[in-house]
Amino acid sequence: MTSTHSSEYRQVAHTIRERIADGTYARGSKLPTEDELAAELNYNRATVNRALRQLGSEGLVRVHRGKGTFVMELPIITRDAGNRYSRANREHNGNRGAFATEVAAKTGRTPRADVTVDRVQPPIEAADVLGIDPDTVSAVRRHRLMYAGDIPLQVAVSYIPLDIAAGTPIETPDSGPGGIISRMTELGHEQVRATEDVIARPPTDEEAAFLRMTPDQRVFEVTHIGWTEDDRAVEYTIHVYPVHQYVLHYDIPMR
Amino acid sequence: MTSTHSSEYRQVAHTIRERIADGTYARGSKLPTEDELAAELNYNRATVNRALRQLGSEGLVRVHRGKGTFVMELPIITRDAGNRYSRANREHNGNRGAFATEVAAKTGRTPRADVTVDRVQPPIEAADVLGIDPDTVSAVRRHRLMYAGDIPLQVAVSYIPLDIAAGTPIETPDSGPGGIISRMTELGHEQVRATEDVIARPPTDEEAAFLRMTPDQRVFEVTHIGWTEDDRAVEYTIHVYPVHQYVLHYDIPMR
DNA sequence: GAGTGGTCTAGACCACAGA
DNA sequence: CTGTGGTCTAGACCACTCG
Repeated sequence: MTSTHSSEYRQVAHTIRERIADGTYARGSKLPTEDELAAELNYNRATVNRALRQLGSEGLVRVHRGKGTFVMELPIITRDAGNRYSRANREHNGNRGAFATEVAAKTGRTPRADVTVDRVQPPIEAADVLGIDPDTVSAVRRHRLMYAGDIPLQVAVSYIPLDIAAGTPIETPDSGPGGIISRMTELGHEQVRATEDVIARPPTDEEAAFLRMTPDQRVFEVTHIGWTEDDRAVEYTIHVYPVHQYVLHYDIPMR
Repeated sequence: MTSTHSSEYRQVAHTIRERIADGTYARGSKLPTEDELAAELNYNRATVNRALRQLGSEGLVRVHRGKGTFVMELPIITRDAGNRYSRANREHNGNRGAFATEVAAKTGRTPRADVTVDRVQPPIEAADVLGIDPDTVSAVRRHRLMYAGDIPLQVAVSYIPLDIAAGTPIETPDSGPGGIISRMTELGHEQVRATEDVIARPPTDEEAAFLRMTPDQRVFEVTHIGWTEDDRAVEYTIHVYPVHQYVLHYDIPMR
């Protein structure tokens, strides 16, 4: 009912959206081919293609070249920034934490992460915030690819000053119970607050490939910075999530 | 350097992006027409059109049918959820608050809001949270359209239980210094914390019209709920922002 | 009316998936 | 090899802007 008489591809998209909503096209099922839809609805295939691209960009359908177009099942994942970083949740059930718990609950799959750790020259933004040198190898980088079963869910890259992390468990892929935040506390760099900046942007080619996204879709880029009592930034992490699968949840104290 | 040999429209987009970055096409200036670009770059106009649509969806250019395509100037606005709701900032400089201050600083224009207030049947989601009846007129709705000068920046719709707001300044468009949060405190409903859920989605037709967006772009939808000491939700607000103009900033206490 | 973008069509060719 | 989607081209028509 929202549609005025806009362009034809929008009408096609609307029609398909309705058919998905009313169950004509069931969750997970394959849509008719573009040729079939074009014939049935009396439009050119290019028009149908554009409509499907629009729906794909919203995450409602997924298009596989050579196979067909499928209605997505959308287990929306809530990323709770509060729980995520409370000590209780961090040290809960091994190293898994709130993210893994949420993923397991919502998708029924096993959370998993591929972690690689190395020492690098930090990007300028990270170096600025962390107060380290962007021109020398002054940071430990932890690169994480996270999955639910075999479904990629998130990319995260963390930078930690080398003078804090060198030779510690932070430089090992499995950083142990409570993760690197707990390790940093043990090392005398307790994080007492964090800041996060959220934007939405198209995925890079690498992100699109890993997260199985199209250039039309969007990711949340969450820049997370961990701060100590004396206002030193000790962790700089960028999280990347496909927007159509996530809700970001924040708790805000008002006094 | 990110581009592999992807499709041609992506290459065209890449070329134009570079020209904007290196100043060949200055901020605010008009791009060559699609016909000119097609001729120069040796592609069909449809291909150039698709490239420009891509750039438009990212907020890098703005297309005006009949006039041309223009490089956007992007004063990115930081919406600070922490400062926004701290009492000090709320009661600062009249009713304007952090949002207005930020807008004024970043755009050099005068912040302005069109406010309409009425009593309505609340949408189900709001009614659930607020603990009121979705089938009767049980809420005051405050609908706000906000601008910087004549540039539309944000849509916000708030629902407040009628039993709190009836006959109070909350039902007047100008709710006075500190806004409705201060009014609610005076009425014995002090908000002590808030929660926010963030998603990114395409704009509705109405939002697209007001915010001057295309269906390819995205908005942040921030669902903001204000809670009192005894965990009653007393305010349910949905904020809508064009994603390409905003950074959402959060402060997260970790202990 | 001329300039400019939005979209549609018809036809073509390519790339990937799967039997 | 066939089915299916991704994209490009050429041409056309429409809608909005501005003189």
